[in-house]
Amino acid sequence: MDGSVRKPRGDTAEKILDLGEMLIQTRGFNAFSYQDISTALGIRKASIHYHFPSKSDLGAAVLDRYRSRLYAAMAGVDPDAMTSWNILETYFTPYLGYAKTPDRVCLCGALAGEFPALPPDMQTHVTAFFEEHQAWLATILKRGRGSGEFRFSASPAKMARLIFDALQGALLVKRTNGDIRQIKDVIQVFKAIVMPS
Amino acid sequence: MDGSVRKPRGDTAEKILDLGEMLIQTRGFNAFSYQDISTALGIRKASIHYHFPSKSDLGAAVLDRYRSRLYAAMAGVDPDAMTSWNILETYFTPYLGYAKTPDRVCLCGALAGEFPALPPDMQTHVTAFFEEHQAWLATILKRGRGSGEFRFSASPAKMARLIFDALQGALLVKRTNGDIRQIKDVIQVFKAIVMPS
DNA sequence: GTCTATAAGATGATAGAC
DNA sequence: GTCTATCATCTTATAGAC
Repeated sequence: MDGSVRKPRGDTAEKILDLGEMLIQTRGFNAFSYQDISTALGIRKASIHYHFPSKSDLGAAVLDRYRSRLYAAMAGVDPDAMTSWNILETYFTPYLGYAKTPDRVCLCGALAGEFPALPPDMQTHVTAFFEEHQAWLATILKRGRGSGEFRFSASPAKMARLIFDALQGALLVKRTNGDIRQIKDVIQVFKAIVMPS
Repeated sequence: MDGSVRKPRGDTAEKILDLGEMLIQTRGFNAFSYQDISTALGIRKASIHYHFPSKSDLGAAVLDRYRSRLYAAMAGVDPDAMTSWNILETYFTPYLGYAKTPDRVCLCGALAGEFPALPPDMQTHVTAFFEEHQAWLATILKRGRGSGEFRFSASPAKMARLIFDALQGALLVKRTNGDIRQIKDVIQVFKAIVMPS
């Protein structure tokens, strides 16, 4: 995304990142501790500090990896090999995957709830994540309308805001009621709006 | 809402609730402490514990008051004196109010980000809040369609999910980028969808 | 109803041995 | 790279004087 080469990480660091990501997604950044990771992985807190000196370092590293992974997925789609709606469906897949778990939401959606309490590095990541995802969605929507596949009168940027905000909100609300329709309905209705039959 | 009579509270308790509400909305539940309130109000931590023995009590009381206040606003609208769209606009007003502040979001939207880490009492409040607001929105949408003011093909419940999720998501995203269009665009696009000219 | 004082535990973090 | 040991600080919470 930013062109930087990402350093390979050892097994332990990777496991810490995996768990940190899950803990933020399920409980939030301020509600988990190094002790939680220590217990779950069977290593001492000092070992975690060796890999990630401060909690803010860990949080930023989790965000960096998360963004890279999703960005690679977005950049990997070949627009000419799929319909625009299929591209959107591919984009929705991870959200639906989280919705199938009892309590995982988008990493940045969870962090947005405590945004002003986050370390500056992490705030930057969250802001950039939202920006790049909405911009990408706008390009797909624009392309789909240009090809005649989609029909809507608002600007692609505004439609992108609507569906992105709705996806983020849907995951959060879904977690509080366990009803997967919270997100499925949103996708279904959005489809009917941009692809009227 | 639940028919219970709410006890009047003294000045100090009310100030604690006011500040607690603001702190949750701006920083989240796990990121503020009794010390924060103590400092801001110029009282000792023990005094806060006198009014709200545990932090979970305080959180539940904040939620109870917040829900009652918004519920009263919803119950206070006279459907026969306003257009359905004007009723929705009235409903959107507090969201737009928060969006005009630098870092306030919906109380329950903030809490949703750390939902599994919340005390059970608070979880119940958040779940009920989302449920009752979506149900209320559905009735307004149904009424508007029945009267011919609105036009949409999905069920009112699904349309309610879309706009509610989008509002919650919009507030959270808006806080990360400071751009009020994040929520204004959502409302504008939604209006164009349900009220095609 | 507010205070002082204090407790018991968790937190993020560091030093230094192995 | 992981450990033991330790730190200073913050956290929620309580007892008891005023």
